[in-house]
Amino acid sequence: MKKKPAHPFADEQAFLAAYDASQFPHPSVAVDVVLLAVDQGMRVVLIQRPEHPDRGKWSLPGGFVQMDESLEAAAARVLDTKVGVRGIFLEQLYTFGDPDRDPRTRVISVAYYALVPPAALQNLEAAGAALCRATLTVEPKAGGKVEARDGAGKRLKLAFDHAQILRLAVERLRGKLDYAPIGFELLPRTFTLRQLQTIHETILARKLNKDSFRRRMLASGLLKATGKLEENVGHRPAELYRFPRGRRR
Amino acid sequence: MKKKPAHPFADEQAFLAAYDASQFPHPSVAVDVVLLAVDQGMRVVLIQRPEHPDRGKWSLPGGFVQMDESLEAAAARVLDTKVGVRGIFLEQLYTFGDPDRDPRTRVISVAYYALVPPAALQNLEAAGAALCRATLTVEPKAGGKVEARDGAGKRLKLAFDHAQILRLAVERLRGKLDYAPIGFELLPRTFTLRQLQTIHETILARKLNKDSFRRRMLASGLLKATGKLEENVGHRPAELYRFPRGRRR
DNA sequence: TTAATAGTGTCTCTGAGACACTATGTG
DNA sequence: CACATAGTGTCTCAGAGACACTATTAA
Repeated sequence: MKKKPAHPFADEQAFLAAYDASQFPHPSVAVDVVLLAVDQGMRVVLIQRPEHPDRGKWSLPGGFVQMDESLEAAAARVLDTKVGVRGIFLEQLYTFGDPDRDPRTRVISVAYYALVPPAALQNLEAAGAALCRATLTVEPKAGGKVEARDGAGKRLKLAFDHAQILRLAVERLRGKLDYAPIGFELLPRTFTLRQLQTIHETILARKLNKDSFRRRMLASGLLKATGKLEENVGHRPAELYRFPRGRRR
Repeated sequence: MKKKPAHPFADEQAFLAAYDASQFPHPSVAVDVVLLAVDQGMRVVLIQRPEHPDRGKWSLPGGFVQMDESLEAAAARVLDTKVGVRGIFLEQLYTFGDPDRDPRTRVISVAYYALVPPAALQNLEAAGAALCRATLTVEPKAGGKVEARDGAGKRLKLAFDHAQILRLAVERLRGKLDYAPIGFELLPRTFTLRQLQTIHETILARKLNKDSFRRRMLASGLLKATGKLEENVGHRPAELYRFPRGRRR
């Protein structure tokens, strides 16, 4: 433990001088958004980089933060203009700021993650070749391998530190699943308990106990039974539930 | 749900042009550090602002991120130069970026929180009048009231959005306590189970069950008994434990 | 000896997993 | 009808709270 310096505010002048925004070089500040959906597997939206560096590799939708918009507004704008989705669940993930994470200049990136029901990404691949709804696999243990594959199963190379961002997004989601009503953001307005359980199992990359899952969800008080049943399923239909709190959609 | 725009990369040119770091105005990027210790209560280090705006109010130790240092390095540098502590537990908290959180210019602040044993802040008040080891109270429920008081119990006014940062730091700490070995960062090298429990109770602002706490901690496998006992305590002395994993101090 | 806290043993309660059984759609 | 999954009832097991009891130090 270092002793306290004799003059703790020796650098106060330098500190205050720096408030003149034009006087010192400033880093660029960007947002990158991990846009996730879950159907058969975990899906993430990626964009193929058209230019160097990392040309041809795949990156998260991102953009620079404008001077008059909040970080969350920047992330929402990126989702709207680059992917065409809006009004969805969006939450800050982590801020990445290694000095050389981008080879061109200092770029500090505030990463967000966003959740959508699978239907929201339906016509993505039809619309732009450079947009891709990739399948994401992250090993269950922390720090595990991250892989993104296209529809044909071909592994996609990720630009910059975006593999790290993807891993952190999945780990955060896994952690939140236990105590936050996250699964609902990934489902249509009404859904069965089986659908909800499949979402949880896909995110956690492991099977869950059916009885326990049902009890826990019903006891949470977050689900409201609609009285309606699913149809055309080839077996006894399950009851449809909905999430009564205000959805953003 | 908005339809995907016909030309999703209409703004790609603007996006790429912005990579010229000097071409557009950039925000300032700062770090602010919530430096916490726990003894009788929860303590936080604050600095009285010598200049407008918010002159006389109390703020977190902070500073601007230099172009060649990582965010965590900036936070560690601030702790070293402004408070005189180094080599302690430090973790990113959240990034605050409202356009008008600082009235002078656009400042995006990456907040960190740091944990120290109380002894590390011992000669703080003697050293500088503008440095203060304040007592922090945050209501147990999320979004509750945040208060910082000086040694005399006088309430301190907090600058900018620093009350919000303090609240988030305490809430994060409360959340992590359940599953991360956080308490050890706040204790000396050897400690009793009673001391550890008091730390947890202070952070959570509620009493914990003694038996259950002992069982849980011993079962976690994170504590190693030293075989030594505390001394001069006026009652049966408790065994001293240590945390065998590598400490940063 | 007394005060005060450390530490142990055991009972109960609650929630998760396991499993058996019944219910009810489609083909 | 068979098949497949929905949904219920109940047993067991593990962890948390509660509480009684013993242990050990300083004053």
